[in-house]
Amino acid sequence: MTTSTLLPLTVTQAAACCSPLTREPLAADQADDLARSLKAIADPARLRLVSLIAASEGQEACVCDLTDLLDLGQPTVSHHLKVLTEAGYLTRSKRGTWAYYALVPGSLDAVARLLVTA
Amino acid sequence: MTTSTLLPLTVTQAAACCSPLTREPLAADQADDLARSLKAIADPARLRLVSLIAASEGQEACVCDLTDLLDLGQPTVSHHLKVLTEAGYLTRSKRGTWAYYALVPGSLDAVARLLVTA
DNA sequence: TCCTTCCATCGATGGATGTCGATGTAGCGT
DNA sequence: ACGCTACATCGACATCCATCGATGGAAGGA
Repeated sequence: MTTSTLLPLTVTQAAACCSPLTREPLAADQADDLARSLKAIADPARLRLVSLIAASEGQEACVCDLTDLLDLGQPTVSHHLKVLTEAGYLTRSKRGTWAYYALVPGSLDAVARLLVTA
Repeated sequence: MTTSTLLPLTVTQAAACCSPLTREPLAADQADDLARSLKAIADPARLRLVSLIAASEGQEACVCDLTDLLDLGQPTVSHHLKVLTEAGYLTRSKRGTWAYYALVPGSLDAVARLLVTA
């Protein structure tokens, strides 16, 4: 699988590339990929979004619920959800008027596994 | 232990506060702390620095070695090391003319534990 | 058809951040 | 005392990014 470098990698793809941080020095391009994945969740609003979705039943929630809970405007919430989706942490499914975002199973574990001291 | 909120928390302190992301919704201040810890390593240069130090014997290295390996100027490397140290990932010990940075044991695991789907 | 609701996109803006050159400082050797 | 090396700090600059208001588009109800 030769994933095009033109498109940003998902978390799961980036995590498949290399062994944990502490095993051996990270190459420059590997560091770029991992940094992109980490930057996507290294934000208070996005952490709360992931947390809220993960704690919801079925591990999914619609935007209207999330906008009420976070103290942020609707465009801002929409922006954060897009970032998380493009990074591979969430998936979007539109049903009727509502857009439901769900957690990608294993995506958080994938990035966590790279940080842990193996 | 009432850690002053005036000073940024170390990774280990921030990790002691709360259960994994997916257990229950994250509070606003908890999200801020975790985001700060994640932002500190969510950078290609800093990831490589941590990786290089972790892979060194004794899990420590002096700045001169690191400056040669990364394609960055010495002030920039020094800046990144400061960020990592203030976040609680590294410790600094000066021996003679050289400054040695060492990995704080368990710091990476602490932040990884918060992301994993418990 | 019109209106309302839900959500995405756009453009602007203020603030954070990575990088560098220049400078300061501490330690060591001569 | 002088000079050299290793490292930190400072100031400046360019870029990135989080947030917002305004707007657009899609779906459903009256």
